[in-house]
Amino acid sequence: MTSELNKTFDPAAIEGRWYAHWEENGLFRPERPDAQPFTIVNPPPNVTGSLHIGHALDNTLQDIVVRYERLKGKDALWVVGTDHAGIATQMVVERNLESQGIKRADIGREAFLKHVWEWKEQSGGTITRQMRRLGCSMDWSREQFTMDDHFSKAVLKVFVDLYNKGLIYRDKRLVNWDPKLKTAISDLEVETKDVQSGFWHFKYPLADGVTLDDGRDYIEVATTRPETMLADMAVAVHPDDERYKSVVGKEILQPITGRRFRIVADEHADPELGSGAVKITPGHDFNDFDVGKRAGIKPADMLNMLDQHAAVVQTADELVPEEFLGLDRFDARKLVVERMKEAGCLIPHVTTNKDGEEELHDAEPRTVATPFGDRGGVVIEPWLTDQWYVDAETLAQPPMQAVRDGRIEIVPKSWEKTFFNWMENIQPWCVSRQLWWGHQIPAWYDDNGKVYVAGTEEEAQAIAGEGVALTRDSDVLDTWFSSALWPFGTLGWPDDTELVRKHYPNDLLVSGFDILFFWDARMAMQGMEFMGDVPWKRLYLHGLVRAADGQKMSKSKGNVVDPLTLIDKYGADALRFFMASMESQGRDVKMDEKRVEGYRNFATKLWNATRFCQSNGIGASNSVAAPEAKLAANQWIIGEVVKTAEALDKAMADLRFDAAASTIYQFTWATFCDWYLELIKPVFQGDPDAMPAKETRAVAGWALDQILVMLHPFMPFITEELWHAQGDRPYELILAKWPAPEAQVDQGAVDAIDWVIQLTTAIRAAKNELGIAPGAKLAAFCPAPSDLAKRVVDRSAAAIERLARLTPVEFAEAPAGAAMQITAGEDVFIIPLEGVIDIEAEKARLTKAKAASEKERDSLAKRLGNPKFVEKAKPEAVEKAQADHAHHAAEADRLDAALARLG
RNA sequence: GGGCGCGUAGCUCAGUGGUAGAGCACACCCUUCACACGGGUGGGGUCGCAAGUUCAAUCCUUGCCGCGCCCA
Repeated sequence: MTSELNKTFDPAAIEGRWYAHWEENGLFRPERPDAQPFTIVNPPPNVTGSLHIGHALDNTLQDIVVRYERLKGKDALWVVGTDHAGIATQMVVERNLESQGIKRADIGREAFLKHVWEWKEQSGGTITRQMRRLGCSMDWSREQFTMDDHFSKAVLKVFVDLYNKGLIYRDKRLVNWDPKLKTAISDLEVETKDVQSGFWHFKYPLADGVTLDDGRDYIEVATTRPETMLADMAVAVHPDDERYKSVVGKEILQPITGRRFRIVADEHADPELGSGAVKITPGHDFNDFDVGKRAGIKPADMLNMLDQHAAVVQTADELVPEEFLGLDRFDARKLVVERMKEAGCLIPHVTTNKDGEEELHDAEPRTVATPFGDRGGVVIEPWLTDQWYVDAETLAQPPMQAVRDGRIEIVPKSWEKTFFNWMENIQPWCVSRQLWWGHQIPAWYDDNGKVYVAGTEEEAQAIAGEGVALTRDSDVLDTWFSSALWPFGTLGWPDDTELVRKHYPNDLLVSGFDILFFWDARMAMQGMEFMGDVPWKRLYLHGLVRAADGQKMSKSKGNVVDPLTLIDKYGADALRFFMASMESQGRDVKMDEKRVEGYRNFATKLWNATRFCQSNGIGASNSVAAPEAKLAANQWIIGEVVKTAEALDKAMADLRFDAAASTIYQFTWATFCDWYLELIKPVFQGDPDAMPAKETRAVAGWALDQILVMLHPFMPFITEELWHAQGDRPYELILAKWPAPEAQVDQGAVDAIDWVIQLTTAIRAAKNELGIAPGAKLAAFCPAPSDLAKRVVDRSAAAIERLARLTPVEFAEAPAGAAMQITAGEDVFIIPLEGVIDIEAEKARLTKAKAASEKERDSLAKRLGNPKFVEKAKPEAVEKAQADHAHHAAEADRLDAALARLG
């Protein structure tokens, strides 16, 4: 029994209903204990986040794959959850509290964390609710959170184990310090941007009456960061720089601080740049840190002049003048320049204005590549602190090997180079964060600062010995440190669970290329280290979704497109289909709302095709295999289903989402709706209980079901709705069976229907060009029919009559008189149009067609006349050229004859 | 500076060593009993530029021009 459908398709009316049905009945992960597993873990969105268009793309692609594999009978598991987003979440909660006049520092760590958890309970589910609107079929029953107890257990174990293996260590190095958020961040969280700033040139006086060879008593140094001179510890010159050779090892007397320090030879100094001499501040610059170390300065002895807010503090040698203390770094810069100028040590930048006069400036204008924190948005300060580091270089080796030998396949392959380039040059990963929200580092210190790392305080105490007072490290771990464990931590590791055994390695990871280093690479490192195997067999990287004009979407530009608005307007199915259609490997997706609208129209088309079926008694099929068919149109559509399913499987195997979407789109609209439904319409004019109608109902119902199944991964809502509207079903569409037609393409049927299509198209085109009403019924004469023509006209007369709008075709000479001529295959049809036809128009039409055929014929003749072509080209190419040539030559002759008939 | 990618119809994009396709847009026709969120027909491209390889290049190679991203 079919249930009647409304005349118009309203996505909003069905989406919520079906989603709830699937979720409540556990259909996203049915019990399939014996089935082959298929596993994807979802990139956990930030718990503070809301769904943006990038999530829509990422999750749509994953859902398409998961639904496809589920339909293929696999035990498909799609793991979902959120990450705790240390910095972002702490910022949100802190802001909320501040609006109530509460300061984090005042209430203390424990109370603050209580607030965070409360916030998470109330507001942390926004994005997961929104993912449901997209139709994503994740296993919500096992929703994960990186701060869950079992996940935290995994995080701590990984930390302790890495420490015990020597792969995590504490070190005093320069870190990227965010003075706004007051925490260290990793290299990847720093965005370098060009800023208009200056290049200041200073005189650094030589101490002890030393002079350069040219007699000067100072060395010129230039800097983009004058304030750091309060912590200068050297001046470097290139070892081969003749200008300075005589002063290497001599000392500078710094004008502001009065500090004495050496001139060192170091290849870091570029003789071509500025004066060739550079000031060295090892405690506040990454390059200078290395120069300092090479010059024999230990990190512990490097001078620090900034506090955690990036305000000036006294250095260890107490040489920073009082007036600088407490100044913000940028104010300190101004004052340093001023004092140097007063001391006569600023070398002005000289320009000439338009009147030819010289003008003096403090600094030379310059574009400076400046580091900014990606979260806090302020300039990052290289700062000397003790932090925890992961030996990323060691962990990076096995993943690189896995990619090299194909255990991990990166799709598209072009990303491999980028992956290797980063992995080969990987730096120690700073994983400690000076935050409260996150996994607190399992390290304890005794009064002497000795560290004990263990899973619990008791274990740490046991290592330290009784009676030793221990204090826990107050820092937490980088959020990415925990999300790197996502492919196995979510499955229950470190416990030896059935899920871990069955679903690790995962089959596929889908992520944006922007988190290749942040997340993907780190998952690979931790997965190889702790599981001894790759986290996933394939890594699919997609691009960004851009605004219609190609710009990156951003809140500040105001060009953000909200996926939920698009869903409200066009339906989730249309948005999903858009995402799939646009996802060709290696290219960003440009937003095009017209196209989303087009796919909404596609959904409506399918809806109405189903209504048509229902009105003719075409309902649910009861077999996965194709029904028996004797009629050409039915044999043909079965063959088309076979071809479509094959093409779709191929596209899915290659992760070509665009090709997959296009395949099912073309089949549904062009093949099924435009031709098949039109071809079978005449059948329903006849006896509904006779064989033709019965067979056609069976085949049409089956073919429509195949569409619903094949389209379901892309458009889950409308297909599920129509699946049930078509009749009672033994199972939901989400758990249906992927097409297995158990039928072959029937070449005879293909030839026959192709012939009908050619005939129909030719007649329509001719009528259109001659200005004959499309509905006019015409007589057609075919004096010398081919065997194919005889067979098709015999079997499919009604379809031809209806589609081509011909009164029955007669295999006879046409009566004399004005007529138009068209061809189908090799068959010529004469269509008398006495009194109706404009002879000149028909002549013009035939002349144009003849010219086209002759052009093709001559071009092919020329190629075939080239002995080198016949000799060297592949035999197939020669054969094809010969056949095409014969066809066009014959066509030109036929048209010539037709023109002769018209006189 | 290094790496990657892109430049194909007005727009957004596929594509193949044998002279090009889709969707939208456009033009004309059709209120034919599933659908005007529809049906039919059609116009429109020197496949960025130049050289090379080849019987044959939009597709391969090199150079150039333009655009974008990542890393330093």
